[in-house]
Amino acid sequence: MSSAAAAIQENRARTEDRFLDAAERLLVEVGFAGITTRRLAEEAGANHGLVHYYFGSMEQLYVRVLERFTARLIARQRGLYSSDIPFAEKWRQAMHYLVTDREYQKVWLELQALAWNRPELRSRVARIHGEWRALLREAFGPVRERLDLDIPLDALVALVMTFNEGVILDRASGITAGHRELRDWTEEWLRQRERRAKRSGR
Amino acid sequence: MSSAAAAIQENRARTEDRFLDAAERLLVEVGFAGITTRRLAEEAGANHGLVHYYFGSMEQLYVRVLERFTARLIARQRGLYSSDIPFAEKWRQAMHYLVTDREYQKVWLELQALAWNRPELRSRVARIHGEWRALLREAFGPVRERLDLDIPLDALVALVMTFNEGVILDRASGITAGHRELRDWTEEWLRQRERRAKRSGR
DNA sequence: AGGTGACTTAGTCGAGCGACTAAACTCTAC
DNA sequence: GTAGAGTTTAGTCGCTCGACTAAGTCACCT
Repeated sequence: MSSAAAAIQENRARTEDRFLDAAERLLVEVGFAGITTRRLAEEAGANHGLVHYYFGSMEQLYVRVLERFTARLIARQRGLYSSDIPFAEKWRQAMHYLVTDREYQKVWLELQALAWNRPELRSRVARIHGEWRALLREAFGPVRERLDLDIPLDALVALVMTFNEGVILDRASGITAGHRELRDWTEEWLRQRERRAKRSGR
Repeated sequence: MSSAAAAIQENRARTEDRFLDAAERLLVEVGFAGITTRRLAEEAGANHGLVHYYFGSMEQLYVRVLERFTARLIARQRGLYSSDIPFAEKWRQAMHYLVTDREYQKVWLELQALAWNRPELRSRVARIHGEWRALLREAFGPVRERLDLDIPLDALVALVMTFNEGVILDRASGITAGHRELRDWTEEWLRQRERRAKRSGR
């Protein structure tokens, strides 16, 4: 591809990202139901005709927003759980995100709400969820062995995923009761299990 | 109040319920963002002018739908956890609802999504959530003592609530992986703890 | 029989929506 | 300097929306 053509594609990608970034900000601010072509264009600092020019339709724009966001979500999860640090440190970092990352969580929830009533987007969410689960199975398999946890791996991963999602759902409604206690307890529990595993030579 | 006036109020309540029932069905079928005055009236088998006549505005109708639904939710939770049966049976029933009650859960999630961007509705959701938590503290306090669980009550209740919500959120996207394993494990774990508590005379 | 209030219908209205486009602008290549 | 492709603007269009209402119906009370 010529450098001119590459520059064209780069410029196009940059403009598309401006719209996608704007869409994420609006997801946080007003939710998916409050986004219109005009409001989006205003937030992106461009003309509303460009939404059709670059994305074809609002539905297509939603598809792109979901794809881009979920790719980042999986990359972040992968960066978190596949790193070379001790598992307890990974857990502490995951728990920190869980009780602090409000805007990120709002985007994710609004996208899921958007997807509930759109089969194509639901499939994407389900697929991403499957990738996340595979990541956690890889991360928790060895931990379950080492700490001698008496719970099937599928149940353990489902528990970790679902309580994480429950905390995110709570926070979207301004609910934080019990979250810190839960986080502190998981960290302390993990610490004790690690200590016990060390003593028994695992 | 005269019997004529009572009949009027009863008729009014009946008509309001027709609209509120219709709204819940549409929450399941198309989600909150897909509900309009005309679609709602059609689903209720009435004229769309009645939405304004009975509720004043769509926003007021949403308030009523949320109030009615959350009152039923708390009543059902109360009926479940405050009954006189053994705790393990309560738990089994709660878990059964969790993996079967699809439409009920869809209504609840759509209402929460509706509430995320409306302060008045968010407050109602947060309040309902507080009532649910208080119910679970009452139910789990004695269980925690009896089974000698090494977890603070607030953390335990938060864990139970958040994983329940996480399962509901998953199911809205068609995700059920790990749910049965998790349910089975919780029931088996509870059975073993109950047995152990019995042996040590608690 | 008539008055009154509750209820319902069949609209109307202004606003905003998504989709789309003609025209203009910009940049690059020749 | 011009042609062409990409980009952007400033709209337009038909449609649907929520809010609202005039007019009609019904039931009850006097």
